[in-house]
Amino acid sequence: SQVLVRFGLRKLFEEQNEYQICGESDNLEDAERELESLQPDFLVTEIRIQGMSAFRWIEKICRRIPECRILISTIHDEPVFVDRAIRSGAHGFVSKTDPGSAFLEALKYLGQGKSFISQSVYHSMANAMRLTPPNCSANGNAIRGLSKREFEVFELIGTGRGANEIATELSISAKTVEAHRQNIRNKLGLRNMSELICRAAVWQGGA
Amino acid sequence: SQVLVRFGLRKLFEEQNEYQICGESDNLEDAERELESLQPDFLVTEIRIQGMSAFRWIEKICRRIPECRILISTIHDEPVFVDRAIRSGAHGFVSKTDPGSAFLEALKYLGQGKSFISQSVYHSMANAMRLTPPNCSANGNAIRGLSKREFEVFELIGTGRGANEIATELSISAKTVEAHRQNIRNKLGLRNMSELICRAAVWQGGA
DNA sequence: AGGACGACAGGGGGCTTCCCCGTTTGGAAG
DNA sequence: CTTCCAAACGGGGAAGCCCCCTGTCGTCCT
Repeated sequence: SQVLVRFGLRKLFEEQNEYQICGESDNLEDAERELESLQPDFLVTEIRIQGMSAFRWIEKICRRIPECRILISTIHDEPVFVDRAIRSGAHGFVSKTDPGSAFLEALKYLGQGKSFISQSVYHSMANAMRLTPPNCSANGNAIRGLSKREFEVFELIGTGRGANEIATELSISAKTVEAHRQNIRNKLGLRNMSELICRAAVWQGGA
Repeated sequence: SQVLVRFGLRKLFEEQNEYQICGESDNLEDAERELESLQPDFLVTEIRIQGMSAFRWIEKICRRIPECRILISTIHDEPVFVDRAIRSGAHGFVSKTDPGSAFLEALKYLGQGKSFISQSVYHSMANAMRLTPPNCSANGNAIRGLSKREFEVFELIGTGRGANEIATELSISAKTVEAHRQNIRNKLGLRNMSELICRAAVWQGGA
């Protein structure tokens, strides 16, 4: 999917006469095959991929082709994403809302062995980290701030699972799950389960 | 958002030397202002816009600038979308998963006063219409099949509203909303509210 | 030690879910 | 015109879930 985005990136990079686009694909299998055979210097990829956790995929690629610099492009500016992606081995992070120049700049930095996080991603990270007054319910987007466990619960909520199902999955009491959910709701400033489920579902991009 | 998509489209159209891009914007207000002042022959727009129902927006634009041919681009291949958009006054429909050529072809048709629906959108419509056996719960994506009222409820569910809120909004009994929700769940083959909310939230792309 | 916080879990009131049931309306088929 | 069906509407009731409260235990920090 997102053929146009790829088209845009291709045009963008071709204009530079500095990078060669050696491969392009719209699914995991092809991508991995091409990565293996072409051994590129850079990989530019969407963070939300069909089929498996993008983070685990990044880790895999990092292990297999360590010299490949990975630039993540995403619609999700959520800082947790950045954290996780970087920890998984990604080298740069650019939002899809960024102009093309951000991509070029990112590649420049990555080429020099540096990391790069785009201005707008920085910005939204800063926003999220700017200490929101405790009990501030008007808090916009701060999925960062969720504890590890809370985040796990949050992810499961986004898959359409109910409290009991989540409890089973995590081998804890349903009551605990409820407690986690409430903590999450408080942290995100959500008023009820419906809103929480929506947020969780949208956040993980509709898998 | 989706700056890259716009970049891609711009490049695409510029390459043709046949169309002039007279304006471009990433929000409703600017878009309307530009439309009023520039009176373009074509409008290419995403179907999911911040702030209001895209369908109502299309209707508005059609009334204001009737000679403007409207091409919708979307990630949602759901046939309901196509139906509604066309009925709202859109002239063409292209999926974001289509190659750029589909956009060019679409504009060609629209320029001749014809309508255009891309191959892939046709395809997914056909898939959805291929009569799924009644009571087939393993049914994939058939938001088509929802009645008008059910669809309204479905949309409201996707905004995080609870049954009572929806009831108030539509000025009907909460019981009726519940009934509608259950009918929706049956038609979409969803097991519980959590899944329904997820589906609804994801479907409308996270507004 | 004290404080803060995350992970865990129970209790209980009240609202929601979910499956039953029925009425009314409007359109399509006979 | 009658028959039929589906959509829209709504009620009842048992089971379950939501939501707020409270509490314990362990860890990390100072």
